Amino acid sequence: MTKSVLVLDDFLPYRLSFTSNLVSDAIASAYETLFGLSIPEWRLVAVIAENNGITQQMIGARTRMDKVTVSRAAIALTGRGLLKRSVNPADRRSQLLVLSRQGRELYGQIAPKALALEKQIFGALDKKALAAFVATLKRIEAVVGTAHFLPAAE
Amino acid sequence: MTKSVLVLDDFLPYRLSFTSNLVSDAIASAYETLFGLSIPEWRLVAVIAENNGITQQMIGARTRMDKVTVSRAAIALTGRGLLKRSVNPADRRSQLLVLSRQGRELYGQIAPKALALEKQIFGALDKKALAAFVATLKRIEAVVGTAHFLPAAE
DNA sequence: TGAAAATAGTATCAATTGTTACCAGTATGA
DNA sequence: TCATACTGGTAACAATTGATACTATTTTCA
Repeated sequence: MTKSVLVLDDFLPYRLSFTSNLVSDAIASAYETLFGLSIPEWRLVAVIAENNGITQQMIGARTRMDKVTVSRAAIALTGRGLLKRSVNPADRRSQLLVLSRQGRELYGQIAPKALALEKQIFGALDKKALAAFVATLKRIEAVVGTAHFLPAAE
Repeated sequence: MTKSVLVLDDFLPYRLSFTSNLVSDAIASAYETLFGLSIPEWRLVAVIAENNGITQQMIGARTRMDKVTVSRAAIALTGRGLLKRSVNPADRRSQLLVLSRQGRELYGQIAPKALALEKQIFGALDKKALAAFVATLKRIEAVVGTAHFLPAAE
């Protein structure tokens, strides 16, 4: 029987968040200095590059970003001429997002840098460990995504 | 040769942050509803329970929380009577933090809940996968902690 | 149809978080 | 020992983030 003592360093949610923040901070500051993009902004660029003509709503669903966050990022990117928005003829409340030529160019610069950064951070791990790691992340997502964690009042 | 295309869903820093946020949100809302504690506050409680008489500065170093965050959490906990602070005789700028009786009682309630929550989330994974997962997290920390990621201007 | 409910997106406001400036105390070393 | 530089902690401020309210449009169904 294992001792039921809580040690913060061994507490998995803490470990996970600690590591994740470490990585996010490193990446965020790299993007900020290299391209002047915040993380939400760079995520929009990436998602739109993959899915031309996507709507903000869909981006929010896909990335779990708040719709306000998405809206602000979209406005900022449009203001910088990286993004073009046109009314969605199928639903005039929403708009279709497309990268402008400049946006595509920027993306062309970002993508390899992002991959290089990823390699710098994760490249040291061997393929099997990495695959297992990703699989575990997905399993966690599945559990957390479906369950809820508030024990009925007691 | 692998195709060098960036797919957001396959981009590890993104996956990691996505999953971590999912878990953090679930945990944060559980603590908030059960005990009225924010994540920083609950971390302080945990760290102080483990290290009686620790200083804020040390907590910051250990958890990578900003010293202002630590300060606020400490003030809030003290205000709620969960924490006692006494001047550090060895260095009168700093204070030694100790849980009050109520604080220890609360911790006594929190700790098992936290472990239960952890089990709910990670219990589905088998031990080996879990150990590998933690090992990978630590390797990532080591890499990110030491390297810096801003390619010299180019 | 057309009135009521729902949705995409934005603006406004509130809360959280980080930055900077500061104060009290400590260490250094001329 | 006293001037200078440094550190722990907090206060005041700025920026970021999230919650709420609102507008324009679409969907539903009586």
